[in-house]
Amino acid sequence: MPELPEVETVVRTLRPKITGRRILSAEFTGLRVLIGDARETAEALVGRKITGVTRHGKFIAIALDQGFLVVHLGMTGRLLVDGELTKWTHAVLTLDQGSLVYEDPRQFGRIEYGVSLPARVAALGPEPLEVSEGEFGRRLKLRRSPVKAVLLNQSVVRGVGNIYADEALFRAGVNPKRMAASLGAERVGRVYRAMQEVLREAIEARGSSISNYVDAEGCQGSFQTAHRVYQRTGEPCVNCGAEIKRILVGQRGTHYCGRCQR
DNA sequence: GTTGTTACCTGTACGC
DNA sequence: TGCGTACAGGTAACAA
Repeated sequence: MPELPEVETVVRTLRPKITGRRILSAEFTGLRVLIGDARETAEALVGRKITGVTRHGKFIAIALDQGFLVVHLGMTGRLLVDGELTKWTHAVLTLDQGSLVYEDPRQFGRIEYGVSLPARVAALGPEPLEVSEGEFGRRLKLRRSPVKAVLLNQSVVRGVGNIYADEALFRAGVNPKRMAASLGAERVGRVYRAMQEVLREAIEARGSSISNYVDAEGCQGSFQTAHRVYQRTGEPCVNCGAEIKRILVGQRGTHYCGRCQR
């Protein structure tokens, strides 16, 4: 499931391969994934030149000489350069050199073309690797929800998903059920540093390959071997040996150590 | 405005 | 082997 490190890896592998390429044709078959009319979108894309690829939280923005093609990978989306066509291929862009293929079995992903970035991308919170500790703390102070749910809220910070929220809170030693607004400055600082640390390490490892995640070249990440709590229910805590628990916080599976995380 | 709940969707794991 | 069921989760829409 692609979160910030996985999307960053896709963008980094995609950027040198498609920047400068021109779109010769565009075909959309997965009408659930595409926001907008398939024929109109294809007509708008044909002839456009790709000028850059950037990441906004978990959104990928493919900048064109006119407008943007914005892609969200959802749970199982894959954006592949010269990817093979499968039963779950929803979009194919034929470029003047190679192709760009979008496939997504669960169809939770979204593709949208517009002359500017869509409002929901503009409404996202700051990047967790760029926000200051003070600003991060101020944003947490405004929220009367469990800190785990707040980290997942993309309008607070953009890009943190279930894996990295659990891993960051474990490293910070903070219980995921704690109310965000009730955290003191010391705990906020620990969450802030742990969030940045785990995201940086995961980017370095090219993300976590859970489910079917691969980057734009079809390569898997390796950070899943470094997970300390995520999907380790019942296993011993790497710090204290207590059993890792799984609970629901905000309807999301949440993994934590009840002894280390207070 | 904020918070909580639900639907969307299919592959996988599990029990019988 | 085959079937039914539970589960995974990011976002948007909706209700409170």
